[in-house]
Amino acid sequence: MSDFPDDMPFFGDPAAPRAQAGGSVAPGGIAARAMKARSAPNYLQGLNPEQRLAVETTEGPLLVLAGAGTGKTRVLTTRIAHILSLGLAYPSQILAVTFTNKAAREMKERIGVLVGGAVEGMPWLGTFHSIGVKLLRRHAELAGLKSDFTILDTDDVIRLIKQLIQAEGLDDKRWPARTFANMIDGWKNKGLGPSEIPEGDARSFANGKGRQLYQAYQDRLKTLNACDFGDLLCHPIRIFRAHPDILREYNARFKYILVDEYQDTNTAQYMWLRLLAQRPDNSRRQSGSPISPLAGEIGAKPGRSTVNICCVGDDDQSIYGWRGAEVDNILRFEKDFPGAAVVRLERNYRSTAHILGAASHLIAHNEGRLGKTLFTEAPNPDDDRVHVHAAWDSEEEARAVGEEIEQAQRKGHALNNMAILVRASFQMREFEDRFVTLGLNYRVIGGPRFYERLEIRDAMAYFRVVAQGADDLAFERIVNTPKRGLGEAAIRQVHDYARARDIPMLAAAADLVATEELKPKPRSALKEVVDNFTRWQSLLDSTPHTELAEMILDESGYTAMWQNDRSAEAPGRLENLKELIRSMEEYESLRGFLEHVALVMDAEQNEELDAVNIMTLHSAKGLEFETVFLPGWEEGLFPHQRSLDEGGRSGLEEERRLAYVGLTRAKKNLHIWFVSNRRIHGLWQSTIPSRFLEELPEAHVEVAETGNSYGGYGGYGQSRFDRADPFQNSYSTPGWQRAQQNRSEATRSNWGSRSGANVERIGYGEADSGFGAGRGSVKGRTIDGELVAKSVSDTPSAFKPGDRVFHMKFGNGNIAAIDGNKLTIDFDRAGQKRVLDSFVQRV
DNA sequence: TAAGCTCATGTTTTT
DNA sequence: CATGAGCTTA
Repeated sequence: MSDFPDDMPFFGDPAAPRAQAGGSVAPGGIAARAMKARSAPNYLQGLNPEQRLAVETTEGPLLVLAGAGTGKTRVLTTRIAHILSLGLAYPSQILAVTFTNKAAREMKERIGVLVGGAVEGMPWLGTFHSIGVKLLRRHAELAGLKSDFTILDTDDVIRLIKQLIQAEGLDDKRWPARTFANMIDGWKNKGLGPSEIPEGDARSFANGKGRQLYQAYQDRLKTLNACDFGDLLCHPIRIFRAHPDILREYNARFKYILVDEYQDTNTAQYMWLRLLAQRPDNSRRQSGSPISPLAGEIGAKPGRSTVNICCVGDDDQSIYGWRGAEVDNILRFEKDFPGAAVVRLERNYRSTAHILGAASHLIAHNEGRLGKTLFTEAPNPDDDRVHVHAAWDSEEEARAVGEEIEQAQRKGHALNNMAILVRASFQMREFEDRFVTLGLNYRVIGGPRFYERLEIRDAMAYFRVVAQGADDLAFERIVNTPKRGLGEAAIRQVHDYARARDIPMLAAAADLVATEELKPKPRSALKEVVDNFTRWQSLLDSTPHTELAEMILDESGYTAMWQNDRSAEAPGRLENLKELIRSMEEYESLRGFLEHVALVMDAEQNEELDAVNIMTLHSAKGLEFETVFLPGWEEGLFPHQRSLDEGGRSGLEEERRLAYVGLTRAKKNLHIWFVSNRRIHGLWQSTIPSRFLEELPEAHVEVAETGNSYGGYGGYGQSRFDRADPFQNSYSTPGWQRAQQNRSEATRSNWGSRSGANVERIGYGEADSGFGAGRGSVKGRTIDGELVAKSVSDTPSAFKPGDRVFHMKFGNGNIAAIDGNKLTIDFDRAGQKRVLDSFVQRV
């Protein structure tokens, strides 16, 4: 098609990229053997046979099941290099999709190493969303947008929906915008438009107004010349369906399609891929049919022209089901693409045999897997087993992990090679606190983002209005920031005028300031705003964008606003604004920069610094570290209660996959921790070791002896597993048995319903005795010689107001009030606190 | 208009 | 507990 300026030849005869004959290369077939016989180019050297098969099977559909650490990225990048060097396609004829920018960036770099500058000619290598934007900008008018449309982030979306909910006269507290934003997101993940959502869904929000609101939202987006993340996929899908001629152009263009992390694709992404993977012979089957998902949009029948699509993934690492990913997509691949070749990569180059053994045994507890078993070719008898540690509470956990890190550091291990992977981000804090105390460098990955800061968002809002005058959300954000005396009333007037005429607010403001509608003061203030934007917009194409950006921030008074601010954060904010301008230099234009920010929300981390990495298990996917710490393996936290409540069995399986991801991040050393007490929402609760611990195979695990800290599991004997029955590993230490017993008790009493009423709590005695047996607990039950208090909220409290009590953390105090099993106590030193009755005793 | 107060809320997270 | 949102008060 003529509007592709990017067709650049690579190797071989530029005029005629050769397409190999259709049909896949049967493993062991003549073609495959012939390929092997040929002397292998450099880039193929060092691939193992499976990898090489995956690289060289260029024709036809191919599913690569790549276990953790089996060289997935290498296969993907080498495959692209291979296609290019054989001249099977131009760089611009390869569609390569990833989920994250990080993955896209890495792939690009690694292809660059293999093929050099040719990678620059690959405009279709990127995330689903970035490729979606590219498609949509080309065909924006077919979706009712202009090609300079704005991409809204979650925050904008919520504000917009809130306005709509209020406009409907609904109570935005009863019907939170955030909830509806999530619903819309869910629908868009499934590729459903307002008219296609299930009736039940439509009814479940705002007294049956769900569908109407969704439609109103889409209409509003059109007026704003904007779209949300979901639209980046859904609009192209609609365009392809409604305009087969356009789709055919892309079908013809993309000679090779590669998809990374296929197990994470949602339904919309799946439909998108299927459309793009259509080939001439079967494109007839698709028409402008409504979204009746998944129904034979493709299907390369044997004997017809097949599609060269290669999906790489690992069903065992599917951890994004909660945001719409369909593991089923990968499980169904061979049905979707008949005649597909499947290559399994099971040879692991990352972890020790113990780590692999533990991970494999754990994941084997899941049903419905495609089934892979990782193995290593280099088992080493000296390797450490997976260590399981117990701690009294999360504070001790953080302290002990800190000690181990320092110890490793003394042995010469770099902090960069260590990571702490948590289930939930609140766990990070305790580690951060501890590391600050120790003076240990750490880095939080996936924390609060640069572009989400207030001052950055404000500045971006200015830029957005300049770049795209219809962006009302941005306009509203900064029209009175800094304060210009444009209060609610004035803004309301502009808003209503704009809505009534279906024009952008900036245009409405321009109209209004020419009339006598507004009071003199707001009128002149608004006039200045309008004039400013008009001027900045006129400079957009003639002024270097960084210069323009600085001009905007100065002339608007935004910079001055922070300069005059005497608060502690102000200097930091100014610094961030400077950083923002600096980072703009790397982009060609203001628009390019805005797009980058919309799609790549994160700023780069400082990798120079040697620091321990702290992140969630989710963000650890794809990474590897020499030493990995996995704290918080307790029921309710991991597996997370909410996954269990909402996802049932499949929720549990997803949690298990998450555990599997965690285990397989480690190359050499792996330490798992659980604590017996954790503070949740301010209350100390006793916890039970995660069921996943029991699912680890004894042969690869060692329960660490920890006699080092106060109140801990000091009296532990040598760690042992129950040899009698390897499948029902019961650890034979007292603490373990107690844990087991607690667990079965708890299960019987419906553990962890959200009420928190039947959470088991362990009572304890004086501060220095820690877990001392039987000392002064409230209502007790003896297990293994230790006293376990069970307190349930419907049991009347044994205390009365005015009682003098002792609490291990807060010391002595008097009871002020009682609420079920929760006591409000005025502590002598710590002030008033609410604690559970099982944590205090009378003095 | 901005600070101060009460109240509700509480996974994971990309784009 | 700790944060954020919304509301009240000076």
